[in-house]
Amino acid sequence: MAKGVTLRDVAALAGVSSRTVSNVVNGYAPVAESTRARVQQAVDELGYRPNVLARNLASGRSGQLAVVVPYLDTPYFAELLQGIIRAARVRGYNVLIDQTDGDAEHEKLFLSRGSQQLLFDGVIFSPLGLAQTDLTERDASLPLVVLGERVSDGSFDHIGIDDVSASREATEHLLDLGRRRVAAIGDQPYRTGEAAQLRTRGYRLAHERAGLPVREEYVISTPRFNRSDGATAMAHLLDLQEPPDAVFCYSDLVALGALHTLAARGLRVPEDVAIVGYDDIEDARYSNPPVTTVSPDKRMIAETAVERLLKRITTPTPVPGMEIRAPHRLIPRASTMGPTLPAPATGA
Amino acid sequence: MAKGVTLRDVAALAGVSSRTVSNVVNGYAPVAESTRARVQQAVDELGYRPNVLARNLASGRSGQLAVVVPYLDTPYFAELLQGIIRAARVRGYNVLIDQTDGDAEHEKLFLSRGSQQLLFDGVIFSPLGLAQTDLTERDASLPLVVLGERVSDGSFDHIGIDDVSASREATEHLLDLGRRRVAAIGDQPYRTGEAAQLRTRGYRLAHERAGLPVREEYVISTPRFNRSDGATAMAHLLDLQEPPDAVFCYSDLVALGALHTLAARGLRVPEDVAIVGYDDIEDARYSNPPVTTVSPDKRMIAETAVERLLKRITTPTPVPGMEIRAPHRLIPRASTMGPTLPAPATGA
DNA sequence: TTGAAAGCGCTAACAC
DNA sequence: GTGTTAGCGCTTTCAA
Repeated sequence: MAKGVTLRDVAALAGVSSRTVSNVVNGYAPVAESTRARVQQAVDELGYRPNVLARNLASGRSGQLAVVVPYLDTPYFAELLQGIIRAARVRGYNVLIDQTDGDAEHEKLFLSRGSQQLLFDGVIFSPLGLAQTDLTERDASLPLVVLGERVSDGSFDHIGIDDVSASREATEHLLDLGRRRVAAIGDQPYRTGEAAQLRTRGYRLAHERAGLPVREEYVISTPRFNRSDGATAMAHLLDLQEPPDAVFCYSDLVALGALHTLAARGLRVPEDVAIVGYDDIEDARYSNPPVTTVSPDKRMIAETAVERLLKRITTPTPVPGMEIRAPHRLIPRASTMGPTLPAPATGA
Repeated sequence: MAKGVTLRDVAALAGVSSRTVSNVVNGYAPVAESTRARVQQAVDELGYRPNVLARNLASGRSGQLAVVVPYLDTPYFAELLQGIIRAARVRGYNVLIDQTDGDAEHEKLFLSRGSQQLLFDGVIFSPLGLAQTDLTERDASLPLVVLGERVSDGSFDHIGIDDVSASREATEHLLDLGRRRVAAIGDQPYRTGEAAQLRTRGYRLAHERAGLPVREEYVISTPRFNRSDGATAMAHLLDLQEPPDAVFCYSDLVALGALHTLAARGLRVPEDVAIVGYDDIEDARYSNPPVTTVSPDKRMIAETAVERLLKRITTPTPVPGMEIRAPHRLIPRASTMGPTLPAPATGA
């Protein structure tokens, strides 16, 4: 069926012009009911399928969205991506995946190169290495939605949760439980404006509000937000003269790594050290113990990102960039509350 | 720059025909060195970028591979995908992702629909719901590589590890440690020829070889290979009159779920119950305790899948379908060996 | 409401 | 080696 059936073939069979067939297929212009029926029958009879490539070339649209993430095997991104793919498919778009490995050059290249190639109509971008300026210097005609901890310059939309508040709440949770030696794992002092710094700010803010000092030796920097980063950092913290009795981890992966080290050292969670994570990935619901975490509304983020991007794509005039705050909430689990809790909460 | 710079523009500036420019850009036919230089200069000067869409339409190729997986947020697939994307990019291909949610209808649709649309040149497919027959009934002109537990009918390549042997080895590992009440979680009796059944076969084989009987009450079926499936199944096993002292789980996620239940019940791993998983996902390296697991060579699988698919795409004549066995190995960790082991092995 | 026809930008068969 | 040119299959402007 249908290897080489073209619009023209259908037109010939239906006795109309290809223009009319095109209209019927796309449901564009009004077509007389009788004509439509005749065309539709020809389409069915021949098993006609529009050639997407040709359509793209003629229309200048590709029907594809690109999603650029640093790492695909990071559960947080995988979960987000899943939502994005669903949302895009519902609206007739395919999703092209690009993985930058956090490399700034690659990220930059992508933003400048892709658009001219018409390979995708817009990009949902979750930058890691890229500095704020690079985003502004991109090809402005490329519809863009940015995820994570950026601030829009007005030429694109930005969706993220309120990192500072979320981090403050996470830290307060620990302080409220009576912990007084609360450490933080995941700071990245050399990346301005990024998640890490916002989270550190929230961590400090919680201490300020509680009238407690921050011990600088408790703020640990890590290259990434990995399990191994968490494991290493935790080991470092435990080797301090006065180890912490609680740790706020900047990702659930970091928390899982920390848990790993604690278990290896024979320490109990939360009795000896309480742990809070960030992202609410599934792993952290089933870990031992399950991890108290900051849960961003991933579904909302995915849906909104696609929705906003399509709006940009389909609106001919420039759309003003929006700052969108997705909701978040703290989910208390055994890593801070102890095993008194029942089965792990399902999260978002 | 370069919004509307076309081949023709370049040709005009360089004083050659578009044919020659095309040749230079694509490095096809031999071009005189002097001409090439002149053309290259014009390309640079104008900032010319080929329009991929037009190229695709003219050449009939899209330069895209589709990867179809059941679930993106399953770490195993995410890790595999990462390798596939890398391998594809190196060869100049983009990767389009499709997620079927294990729905057979959707999987089928994809195999029949996609190719005619020319949206992708070939598919790497990891089926779940699809029966063997559906694969054979597909559009035969679509280059296809299948991952997982299928058997090729000769019209596509199939890459997978030897599930039966791997499962046998995993079970033997448990038996060798002296465990005599070894259960299995993940059987799926109603899906013929799939992973689950092969793994059950390996599990039984190990018992046979050891001259031990299989207790049917120890073979637990689960709908998927999830954490929650593992958690539930483990709870069921523990409620038996005579609970097992070891469990072979058909995925690491299942193992993590089982671990979760064991921890909740206050049982020790491996003292009370030893656990073996399957897939070697990163989660299972950092869990508490780290999980002994069957590690498929994911990198090899990803590389080979892309390589074979491209061979199919670029070879005009039909390529005979190959059965490719990827290597695997059992990685012993604390969930069977106890905490005597050092830091978790890095795996593949 | 529908038809005719001009591209979209590139590739590749055919000729020189 | 290089130029000419006819498409790839669709969308869309312009007329009718």
